[in-house]
Amino acid sequence: MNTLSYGLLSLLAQSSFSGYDLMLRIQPFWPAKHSQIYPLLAKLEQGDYISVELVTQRDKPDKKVYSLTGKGRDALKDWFDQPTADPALRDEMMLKVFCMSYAKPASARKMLADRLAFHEEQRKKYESKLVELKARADWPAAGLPKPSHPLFGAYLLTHKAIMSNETNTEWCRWALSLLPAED
Amino acid sequence: MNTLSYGLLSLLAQSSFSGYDLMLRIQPFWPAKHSQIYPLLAKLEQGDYISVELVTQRDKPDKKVYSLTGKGRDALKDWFDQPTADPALRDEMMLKVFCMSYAKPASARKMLADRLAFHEEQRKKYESKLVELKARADWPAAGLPKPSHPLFGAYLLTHKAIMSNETNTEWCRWALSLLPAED
DNA sequence: TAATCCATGTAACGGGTTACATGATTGC
DNA sequence: GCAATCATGTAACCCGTTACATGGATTA
Repeated sequence: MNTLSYGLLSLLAQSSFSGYDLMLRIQPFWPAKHSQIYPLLAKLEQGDYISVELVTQRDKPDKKVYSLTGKGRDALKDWFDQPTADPALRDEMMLKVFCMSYAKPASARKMLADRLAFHEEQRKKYESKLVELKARADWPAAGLPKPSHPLFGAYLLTHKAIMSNETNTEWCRWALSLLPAED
Repeated sequence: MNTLSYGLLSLLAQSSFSGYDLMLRIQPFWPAKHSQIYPLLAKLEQGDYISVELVTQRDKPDKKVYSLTGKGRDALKDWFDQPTADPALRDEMMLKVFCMSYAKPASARKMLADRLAFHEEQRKKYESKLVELKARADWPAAGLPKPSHPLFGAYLLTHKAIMSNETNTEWCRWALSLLPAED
């Protein structure tokens, strides 16, 4: 049982999902390819943490829909009380910034501009996700969600993503402003 | 030549370092253990990207001090113009937050409080790093560093770290404020 | 008609962590 | 006396990415 396994169980605590769906939904929290997820789901099913149901579809390929079992729910609860690993950020750009004084100014500008665009796009993505979330949940528009609401965690995380992307956008703009002007 | 290799070359573009030193200094940008770094340095030396010098010490074990070669500097410049990979964040806490509504309130509070302490500590660490940087460099206290200064990149990155830790601290406080009060 | 989405899987490889191994010095 | 720091290395293992493999439906 590694972190990704618990991540999949976490998603299945919300509702049942296909492997493909789980793969898409776990990306913001724990990037993983389908080739890693499908075998893991098979193992979790063998270990009785999740159960499968084959769903045939007309216009789309058939799919396997996974659901959390009692044993899976117990494992999740135990995991929650275990110490949590520190976050690990790996960003090639930070390494490039470190030796930026040796790079061509045009390269540095492009790199930072690309990253700025990335974070602005991400911010927009998570802001529409927040609107979507508010529509799905039934907490008052002006009021705050309650910690017992199943979508409470998603609400917190979406805000976290928006805040992080805003800060990173701000940093990119500031860094760009320190570079020499074009031509 | 993977990303970690270029990261090591980036650090060596600043000044020469021992393997142990490089291991410590690369942590904020690209977490890696000594067991990954020592063999990589041997490969980089074989490939003529870096050169070694054995330095004997009295009160400490002997060390190998690595320096960037001309070939290494060229490789760094080529790398800078290659497209930069998107940042990858893996954070077990985010997975736990996702299914937080199913956890004991005390567990959730502890997890967020621990993370809050982590980010506050990190912020302090990088703030003293910034003071240290300003002392080492010779840019005016009130003025801004120039992009051509060798420590320009480190200055940008230290600010980035401070900004990120501040935002994360703020998020932890906000999340904690939404949880039910402790009796 | 080419690309993208949905949907699942395996195999090979490279990246990263844990454990094994050694050993002197310094501070509590 | 015990833990931490400095300093280097190897071996085994697990995690994660890339590539191989298939195939229908939709969309540009």
